[in-house]
Amino acid sequence: MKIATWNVNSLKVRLPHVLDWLAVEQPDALCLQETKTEDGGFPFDALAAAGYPAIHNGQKTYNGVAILARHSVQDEVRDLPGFDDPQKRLIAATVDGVRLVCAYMPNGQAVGSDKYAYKLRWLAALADWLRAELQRYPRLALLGDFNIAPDDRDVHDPAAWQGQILCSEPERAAFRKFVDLGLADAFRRFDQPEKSFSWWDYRMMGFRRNLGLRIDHIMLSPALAERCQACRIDKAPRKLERPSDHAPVVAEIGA
DNA sequence: ATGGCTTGAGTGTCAAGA
Repeated sequence: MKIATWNVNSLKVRLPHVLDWLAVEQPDALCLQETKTEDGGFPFDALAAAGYPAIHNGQKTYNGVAILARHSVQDEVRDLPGFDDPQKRLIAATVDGVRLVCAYMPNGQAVGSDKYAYKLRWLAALADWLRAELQRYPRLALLGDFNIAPDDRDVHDPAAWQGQILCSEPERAAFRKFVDLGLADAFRRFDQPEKSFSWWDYRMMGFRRNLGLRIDHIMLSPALAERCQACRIDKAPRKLERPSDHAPVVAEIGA
């Protein structure tokens, strides 16, 4: 089974890239973040015609998450249970017996800001809910834009970013909480090139200079992690005209 | 130097991203 996550930074703009990528990679499921549209603007028909019926939890302008899957999905959940939140940041469903949790975790803007406090509360609520969800679904994958670089090796310039948003210790502690729940960072289960990142700033030629961060992740429960055969970041779509600032992350899991 | 691009909303120019 091949699963993937991609922050597309507006699905209206990026639909051609997504359709091309699905045709090449043919994942069993693709989790999207930042669709930036309500259901009325979501390309359900184009995706279904490409072989990927979708479920979507969207809103106007900001946020918005979707799961595209080749086969039917069951037991859909929208929004983070137990956390009152108008922002559309979570959708979950079961695909081929695997529980997929697709999350667009808050950015946090700046350490100490109101948005940072919201981010930490959101992450804590996600961990609380995941504890129960893992009991129900031992085969579980948490995929998405975490907006956390878990380690200094996930940062192009660790000294400049030290203690900054996406890298602060409370954010990294929240990531370790997921690890403590039994979720493994699929990417780090394999040898990887140094300076592997999943996001590059649009400004300052960030991509060409590889000034990036690894903030998009696939985390796997023990039952899936032991069957995981590969995990990689696909930089190809970031090289296209009008790219998303994020690259897809892909994991392959054996039967 | 707290900027630099990109998007959506909306037709001014700003909020937000990371």
